[in-house]
Amino acid sequence: MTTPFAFPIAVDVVALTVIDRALHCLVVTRGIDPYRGRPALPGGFVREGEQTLQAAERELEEETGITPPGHLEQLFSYGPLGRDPRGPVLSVAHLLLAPRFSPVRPGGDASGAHWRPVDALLAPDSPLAFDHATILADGVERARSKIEYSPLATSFCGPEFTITQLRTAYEAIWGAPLDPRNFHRKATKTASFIEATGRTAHEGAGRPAALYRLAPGVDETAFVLDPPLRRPTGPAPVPPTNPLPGRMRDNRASTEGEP
Amino acid sequence: MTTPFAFPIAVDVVALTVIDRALHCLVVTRGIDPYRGRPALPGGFVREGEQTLQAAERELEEETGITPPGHLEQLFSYGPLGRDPRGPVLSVAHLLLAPRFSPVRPGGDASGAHWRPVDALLAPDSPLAFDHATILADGVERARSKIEYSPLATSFCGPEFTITQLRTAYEAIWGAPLDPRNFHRKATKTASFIEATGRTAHEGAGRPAALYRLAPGVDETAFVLDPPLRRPTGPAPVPPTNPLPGRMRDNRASTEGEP
DNA sequence: TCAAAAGTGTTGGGAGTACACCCATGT
DNA sequence: ACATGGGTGTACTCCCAACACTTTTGA
Repeated sequence: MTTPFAFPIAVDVVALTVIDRALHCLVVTRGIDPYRGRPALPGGFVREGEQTLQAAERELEEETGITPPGHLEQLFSYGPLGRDPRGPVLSVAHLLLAPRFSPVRPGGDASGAHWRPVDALLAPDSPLAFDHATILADGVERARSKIEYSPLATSFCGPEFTITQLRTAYEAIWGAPLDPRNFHRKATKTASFIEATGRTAHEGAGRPAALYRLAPGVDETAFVLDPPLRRPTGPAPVPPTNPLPGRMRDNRASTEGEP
Repeated sequence: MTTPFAFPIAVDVVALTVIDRALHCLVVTRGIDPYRGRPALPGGFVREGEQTLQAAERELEEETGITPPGHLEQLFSYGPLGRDPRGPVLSVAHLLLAPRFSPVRPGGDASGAHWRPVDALLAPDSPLAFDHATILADGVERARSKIEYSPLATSFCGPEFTITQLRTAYEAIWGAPLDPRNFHRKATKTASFIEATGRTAHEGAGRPAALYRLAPGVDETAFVLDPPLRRPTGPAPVPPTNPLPGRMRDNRASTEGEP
């Protein structure tokens, strides 16, 4: 073969945040066909001269007005077959974890941009366009796993946060309550995780909480939590971060099946 | 934008196995430019009508004569910029862990196909073409992490294996010795991992070892090892499986940097 | 009988869970 | 005062690293 077949490459962004103790995902309302009017992950096609990560940042800004305030990383690639009615499209999905960044304004091909509870978007009758429910599920699973070993959950908080705020992020992502006392000890005692700023926060009643920040010189995605903070959920831990363990789905780009 | 820019999509395969207690990677000698004569990961371009996983399987067969006997999964995507002198190419890398499958014969665009020790391929002056040293490093790191939680290391062994063979696989991948007694207990006592076949293997001197197989109904990639088998290496565990934590490198498709 | 490899028992320390309890603040 | 949330102390359990020890084979 001399000239290889060329494919459009799409990028999609799973942007997660915590609102009211529940995990929310940023979705746009599609302004163009296919799936016009349906909710979808923000995203679009990679242009000439772009890396996929740059394209993800650009599409996020165009469609939602957000300049990534948190941590953006590649998630997984899907396709190119069977995921877009227009033809083969490879999608490189990305994951963004960030504090609730307020003014979301739609633009580009999007006629709306909103934070929606992840639970609703992952329901069996998910309204999401394309294979975006699959991508979202993979993104949530990756987030669940990554915060076990990395300080990435601090991305959900502002630059300074209380232990309770951090714990709330963990609880929202894992969907399980944690013991506040043990979490406090674990978070404050683990090296290379967080450090006290000396300041305190007064929120409502109760003793004011000490404020912390991410420990200096620590990459949010570095795997520094040793031993890790493991999620409580029973003896059979859900599959972890990586490219989807068991329960594979339809048109993901790779990994399983196809004899 | 109406018609999106289209890119060639490549697939590359990091095929790992254990030979003489050391981790080896399958590399081909490139028979065409660019990088003609240089070692490279087996791979090629995705054709119309293929999923990336299928393309990875096909290229592996064409260039090395191997039909994936182990477990093939998607690793990470790189590019499309700055990784091929011919122009932008997105590469979807895959990871294959398998027992040493013997007859490797070169074909397609490859003029040679050989197992090479991973250590040499990852040396600072790595001979690998393109960004394949980066991809290999990511693949090795993914393998190191995945065998902590999944029975995937059994992929390195045949259908039946002794505990010592399994331990040798772990030691080769992690690059660290393990206590045979403790490993034996851990491997045999962990539920949903391996089961005895009742047969024994007589290799050289010493008491014959019981033969085991992967527990029935267990997906090799399912994350069933709870608690996980954690690698010995000191208190600061190397980054894990996922898309590269900290130390990002040049032209990977995504995740970090690029303001 | 000895060497080599397989496999079991035992023990001390470290980490996690559960929960009692004290601290500091708003009302 | 009292409710509310922040933070510490402690007992119990489980896992694991370390290593002594037994079992089963080949030479």
